[in-house]
Amino acid sequence: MTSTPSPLDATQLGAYFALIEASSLLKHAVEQQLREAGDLSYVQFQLLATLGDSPTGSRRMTDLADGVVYSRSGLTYQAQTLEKRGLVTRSQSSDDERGVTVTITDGGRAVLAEVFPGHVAVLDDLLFAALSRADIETLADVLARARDHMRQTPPRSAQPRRRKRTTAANQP
Amino acid sequence: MTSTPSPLDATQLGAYFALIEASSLLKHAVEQQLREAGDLSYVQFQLLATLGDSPTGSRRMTDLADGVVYSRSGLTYQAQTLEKRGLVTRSQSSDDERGVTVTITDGGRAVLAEVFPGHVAVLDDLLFAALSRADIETLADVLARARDHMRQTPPRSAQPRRRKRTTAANQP
DNA sequence: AGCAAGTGCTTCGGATTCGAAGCAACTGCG
DNA sequence: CGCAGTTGCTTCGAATCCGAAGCACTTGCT
Repeated sequence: MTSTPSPLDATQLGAYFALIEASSLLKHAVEQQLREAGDLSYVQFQLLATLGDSPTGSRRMTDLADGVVYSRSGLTYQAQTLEKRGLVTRSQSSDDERGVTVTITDGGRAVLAEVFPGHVAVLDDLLFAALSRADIETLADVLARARDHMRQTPPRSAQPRRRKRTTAANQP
Repeated sequence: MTSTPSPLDATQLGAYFALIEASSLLKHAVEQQLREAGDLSYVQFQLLATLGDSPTGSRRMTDLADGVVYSRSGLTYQAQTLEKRGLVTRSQSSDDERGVTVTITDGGRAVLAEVFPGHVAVLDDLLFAALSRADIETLADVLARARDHMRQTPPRSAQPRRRKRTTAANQP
């Protein structure tokens, strides 16, 4: 199992740590703002934002979960919570009897709008303030590439059940 | 409070989303590896790694918490857990009677060593595979800058108690 | 058509998380 | 010196999170 993976050099380590650290710091700061401005957790905000972004204002549960990188059961919990608050509705998908479609309500959009300016302000102050235009462009480009690559790996929802094919890391 | 914060442009939004998404995906992948390889959660790994990185192998609780961007109470919990497993020890700081110094044990170092190769492998496969040398260097540079800027804001441990001074953004 | 495997979501139980409150030691200022 | 305010950590209670197991519908294969 210990197949001598090339040890990371200093730059790689730096990139990795900086990525984790920066995202953690940002997430926490944003989380506080969201809590105060609209009593939303970060995930809840992500869910509403994802839905709001959709042309129809709705998505299937699994797609939502994969989109925000969340467990299915966790999403069920959050969907219930948001539904109780009247920010989303849940309904059976028309084509698939099992599927549940989550839709953002006007109330949900209102909260989103309520919270958004402050959200942007935090981003400006914390993330973008220290970066040049070019930095931001590069960041967007590089991270998008990394993300796309990671998305190729089967998402959250596919792993657990069955492991019919080869299991893990491997190349003959 | 709605001070018309400049709306983000597409690039900024892209950078932000990519950052959050990429870090989430990476974190989850790493988490699975850590769980399998050494039954460690991500935070636990971060804590051990931080301690292992220290010349003395030890740190004070608050510094640890701020280092990994964690709540104090959460750290207390994790420190207990790690102590039970014999991966760290806790002792009173010599200079400050209240302070607690956490130190990594040989067992802790062993687990770290056990887990590290696989950890690196995941990083290679998921994060670095899609990026060029130059990409990685840029990423390290830009994110380090962002992180350092965010670190200027008082850390986790300073916020909660008292708000004796002005509340938010400000410089006299 | 009919059954076995697969997929979508929820429920369940337990682990982890956080902020607020509490306790103890430290500090500074009268 | 002595006490009010701070600071370091833990305890407490409640919220959130996840994976495993369960249930219901769908699909593929014969």
